[in-house]
Amino acid sequence: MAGPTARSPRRERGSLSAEEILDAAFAVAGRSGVDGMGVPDVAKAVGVGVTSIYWHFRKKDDLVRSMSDRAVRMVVAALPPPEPGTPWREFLHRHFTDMRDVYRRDDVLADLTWTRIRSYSLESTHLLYQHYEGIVAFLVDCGFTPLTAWNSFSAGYTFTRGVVVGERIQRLNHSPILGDARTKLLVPQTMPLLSSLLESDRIQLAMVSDSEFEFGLQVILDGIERHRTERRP
Amino acid sequence: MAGPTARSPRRERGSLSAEEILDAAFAVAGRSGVDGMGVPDVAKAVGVGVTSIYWHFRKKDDLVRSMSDRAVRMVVAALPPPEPGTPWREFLHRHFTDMRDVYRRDDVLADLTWTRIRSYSLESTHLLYQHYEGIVAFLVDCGFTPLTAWNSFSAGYTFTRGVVVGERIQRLNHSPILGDARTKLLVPQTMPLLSSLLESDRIQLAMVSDSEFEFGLQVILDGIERHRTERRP
DNA sequence: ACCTGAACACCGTTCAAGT
DNA sequence: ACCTGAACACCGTTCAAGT
Repeated sequence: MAGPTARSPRRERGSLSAEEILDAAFAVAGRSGVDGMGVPDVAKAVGVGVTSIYWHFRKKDDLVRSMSDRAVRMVVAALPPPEPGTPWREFLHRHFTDMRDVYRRDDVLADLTWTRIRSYSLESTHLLYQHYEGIVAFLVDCGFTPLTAWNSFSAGYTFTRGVVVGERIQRLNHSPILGDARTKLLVPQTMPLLSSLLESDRIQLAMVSDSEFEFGLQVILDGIERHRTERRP
Repeated sequence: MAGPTARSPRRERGSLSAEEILDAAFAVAGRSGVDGMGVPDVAKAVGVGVTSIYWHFRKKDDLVRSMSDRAVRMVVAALPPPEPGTPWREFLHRHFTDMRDVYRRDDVLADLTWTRIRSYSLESTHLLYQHYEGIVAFLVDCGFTPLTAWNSFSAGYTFTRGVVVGERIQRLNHSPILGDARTKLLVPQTMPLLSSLLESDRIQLAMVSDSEFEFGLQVILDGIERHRTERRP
């Protein structure tokens, strides 16, 4: 009666699937971060003994790799492929804005694909590059050379990654840069320009705000446009 | 005689400094990565008992934070401030190229400031923003408005961070994308554009090569130039 | 004031069973 | 074939001393 709280009895064989474990792992990572996620936490979340996890995933590393696989699939699924006829500039702007939003909405995705050190399967890699191929093909249809198409996409992609990773790190840090204490980070006497920009709320010191992202993206799109027009008669 | 190898006897008091521990920590992190660095490893590298570390740093977190502080100082010291009279475009190009090189030369710096989850002290933050202030002031001298100066710098900075972090993650992953096996990552039948670009060695799938960095940087500088000229008569 | 070994809680992983 | 508790090595951290 007053014994330990009722442990769910032995699970029937076949009742525990890799997918169920992955679901729980994502839930745990959402709470504790991918770094903070322990195998015992996941086991508890599934309601199963720790060792049961190890039958489905031989190492924690395998589990994280599978999570990364799912993360790649989620990201690709969330980003619509280009519709023929869309102006290239409109598409790219939309694409990178969407990409940033997808990662911002779910930190686990960013951790798994951009700030953690596990890779994903060949299958996911194919999925990802198939997606890129579609975008490059779209840009070629718009008149880009294949090389310029790739490089242009790459520039926007890398910039967006920089913004997402920057913001993610700041948040993991509980960095004051993102909070109200950020005026304390400057020394007004020796940093008059930054201080006045910050006071008038026109910049954000972490360089990852909406306005800084938008400026960078526009500058990149402008640069791409210029690169294109100067190469064609 | 056949006993355990001679343990260095007790260290004299005052013989172990925080700096010495930091030196060892950087050495260990250089070998095992910041993630792989354990307090026992550091202690062994200094030739001291594990607990001795804890007198100088109350938690491993404090140690890593101090490492981050030093990393920020190293990065700032490695990047020369702008010389008045230099064309802005030349300076920014040089600055971001240098910045990428500094991080590429020492993975620990990138781990500590850009991919790990520890922040640094207020003092280091001041050092860093003092450096930014100098660059913004230089750009204002070149005719930028303060806001455009900040946003332009921010765009290049974020892009460069994206490249550095991208390359670092790939390397930590031992990703095949960086190696010779990278042709296997594509399916030629369904990815004709990427396949042919890759075969002619004109792109690198990870988007972090010299040529992709250079293209992105030029595109950003072009965009900045256009933004400036269109706003001025 | 500074350095140290013994000890503890916790995590990743393995083993030798259970059904 | 799948699930499980006991056990092990290892790491971060604390404690109660030593000099």
